[in-house]
Amino acid sequence: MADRTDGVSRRAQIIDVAARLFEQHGYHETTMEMLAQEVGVKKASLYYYFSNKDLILVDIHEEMIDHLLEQARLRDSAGSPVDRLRGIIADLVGLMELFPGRLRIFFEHYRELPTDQQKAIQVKRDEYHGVLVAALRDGVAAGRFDVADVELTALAVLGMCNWTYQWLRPGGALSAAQVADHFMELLLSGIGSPQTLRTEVSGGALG
Amino acid sequence: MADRTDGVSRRAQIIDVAARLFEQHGYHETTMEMLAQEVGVKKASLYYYFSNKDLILVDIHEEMIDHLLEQARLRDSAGSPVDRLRGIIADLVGLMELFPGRLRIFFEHYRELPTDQQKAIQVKRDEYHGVLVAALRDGVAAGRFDVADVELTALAVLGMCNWTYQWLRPGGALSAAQVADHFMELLLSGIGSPQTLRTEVSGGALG
DNA sequence: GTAAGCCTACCAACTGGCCGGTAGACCAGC
DNA sequence: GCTGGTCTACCGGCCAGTTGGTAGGCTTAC
Repeated sequence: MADRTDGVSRRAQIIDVAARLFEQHGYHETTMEMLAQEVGVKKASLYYYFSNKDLILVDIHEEMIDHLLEQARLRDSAGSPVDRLRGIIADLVGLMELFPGRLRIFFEHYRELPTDQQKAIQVKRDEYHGVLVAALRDGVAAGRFDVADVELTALAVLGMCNWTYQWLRPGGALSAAQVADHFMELLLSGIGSPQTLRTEVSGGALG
Repeated sequence: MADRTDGVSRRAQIIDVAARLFEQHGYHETTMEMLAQEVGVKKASLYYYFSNKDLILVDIHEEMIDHLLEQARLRDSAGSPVDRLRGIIADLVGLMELFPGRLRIFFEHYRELPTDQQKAIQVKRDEYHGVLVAALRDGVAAGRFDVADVELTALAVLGMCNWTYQWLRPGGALSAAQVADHFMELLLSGIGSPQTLRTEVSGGALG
């Protein structure tokens, strides 16, 4: 009855199914029994591949952040600051299409990781943050960006992009690429009309 | 040994402590036993105030969204679109100082609410979204904003502001008001230098 | 034969929740 | 000023159900 599969693909299948279930029901609401049933295997068999439930979560996290960092390292070395920023935004928003159903896990179940892995992931997240900050800083140095506070701007960009996991759905009205384009345009130009910019910003409250 | 308190304040105390514990350990990792101990009461007594665990979560959510909506309704009726937008951003970012430790619960434990309450909260969230969209739309009509896609821009603003729950800490280097100011400035002016705006946007890829 | 892959059967521990009961404050009637 | 009734606030003790996890054995492929 049960299909035999080699160990590698079964393991990948477990992660895939787990990610889907975690996304649907949350990590804690998903029992190993549910997971086993969905995979088409008995619960005990899962422990042949993962010695405990947490490690499945760890795997999902590592897969995501490693992918992201790999992309980031490519972006980091070449191209103009503007293109690098555009690339980072496209990558971040693109996650929704590349890892449907995993992003929520990545953002919302980070704190349920074992402490050690939490730290390891954090280091990689910080590295990613650094890539974004570097792009902004280089852009400022090259006269391409006007940014008052690079760190804060980076956090704003991350927020804008990462928040898409709350509302962007693959196959919806907008593609990730469209959203990324719009965000880039928004970020570069702002939304103030010339009239507003004259009255609000030059004479505004900002020091 | 146990202090007598009138029902109202004990109830509020339970919500307070629960919010703190949920924030620290997550909803599921927080047991009624832990909560009771922290409140200084036996577990059974909690059920005198809340007939089940979920209802504590519901209360926390309602408190937050009701507060937010109340603010929003005030902003909605008066002032220029620019001021309304500024107000909304200040309100959203200000939540981190007003409800320290509750925001994470609000964003990350929404899906663990009972279905009925989930819908009720969603309705209010949608209303809030509508207030933001209206401010943007009115601003466009008044020639104050240049916005290609009002809905998408609203989501970008929400992302930027809401994401602060991930990094902004009360008592940190930046106050919520400062962050809100910076975000408003960023949103109005963008980060593109005049040079960049000439080359990237007018002749850019955006249709 | 041996090892990877999977299963049956089981369990210890935990957790939300319930039930019956108690202490004390307050009130009414006599 | 005593009695009985009622209400709030709280607790000890208990339990049904669930869950992650384990021990050990069968089977199929090579």
